[in-house]
Amino acid sequence: MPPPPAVLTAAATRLRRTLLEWYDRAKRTLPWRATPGVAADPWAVLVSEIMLQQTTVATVQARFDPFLARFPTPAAMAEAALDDVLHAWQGLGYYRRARGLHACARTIVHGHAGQVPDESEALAKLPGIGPYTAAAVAAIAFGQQVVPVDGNVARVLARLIAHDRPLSATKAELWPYAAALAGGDRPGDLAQALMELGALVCTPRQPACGICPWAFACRARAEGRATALPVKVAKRSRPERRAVAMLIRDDRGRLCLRRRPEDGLLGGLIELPAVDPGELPPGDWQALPGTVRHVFTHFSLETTVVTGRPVEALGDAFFHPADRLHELALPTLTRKLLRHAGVAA
DNA sequence: TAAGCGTGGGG
DNA sequence: TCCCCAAGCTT
Repeated sequence: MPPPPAVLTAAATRLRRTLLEWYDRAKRTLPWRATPGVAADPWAVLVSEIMLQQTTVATVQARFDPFLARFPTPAAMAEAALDDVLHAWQGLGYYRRARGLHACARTIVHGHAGQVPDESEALAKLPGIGPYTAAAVAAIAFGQQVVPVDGNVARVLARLIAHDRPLSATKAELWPYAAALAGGDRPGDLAQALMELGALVCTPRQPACGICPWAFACRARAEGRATALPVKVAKRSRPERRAVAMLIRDDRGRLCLRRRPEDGLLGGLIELPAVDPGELPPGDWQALPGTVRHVFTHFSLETTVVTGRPVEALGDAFFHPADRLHELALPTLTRKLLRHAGVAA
């Protein structure tokens, strides 16, 4: 059994101080971080936190400023069509986040007078905002005394207390330990410092314990188990799937496309019509050489592209000018397929 | 509870 | 090339 949070409570002041000293020295400059001395923009913080869900800092760094410029306030996003938000979200993945953010903006405008709620409980009621994001926004944007637990923080805490069960099933148990660290006059920096520590020092594979500000208190370090913790759980296998995508042009050279269902994989995005192998509708088809591989979270897909035309028009498809693909929200897989077929996208 | 949900970068 | 994984949420 791990020690009770009381152990952390006793050391909380020193842990906070050493962590914040390290953070002030080592932190990265990131576009969503508020300038010291300037109040954070809650909407910007909210957008950054949604964008960062399961997405690397490097990816978000390149996308954050243009996205926020397009939707600078909740009102700006609330007035926009969902398609515009999906379009701006292209390539970021987990597209349900874009839907949730759009719904968030409308709820904020219509139910909160355009102001992002300042408490964790209210934030957590918004679509797409769970325990982590609610706590992160409350702390970073509003200075509330809450400590969000993301993957980084969970790993840091797991090592700190030598928590030796898989985080996938026990992450919730770490929240009281995080809460035991709360306090001081920089709650937002404390939250970001914990995550930064996990990202830069207390890393998954080769933790840099030699430069860690918490090495003095780390139980895993003391026990020589820093690299072995947290306990990893066996990964699910990733099945292999195949598909055939159809590149169809009409007499005016427009491309045949279709919109995916609102729910599920790549929900609401635009793609080339595709079928399972052997399910091509009657028509005059020519297979392009080679295949396109794309890896999703829970399966890998190998796609063959055929060009030609079906005998009967595809029911759920539409035609769109090939030189105006930039208007559409296309997932990365579709861009790969178009490029493979020599279509600029 | 566990599965579904994208993508790109690093070791 | 392959595997890991990244500031999670929803159902």
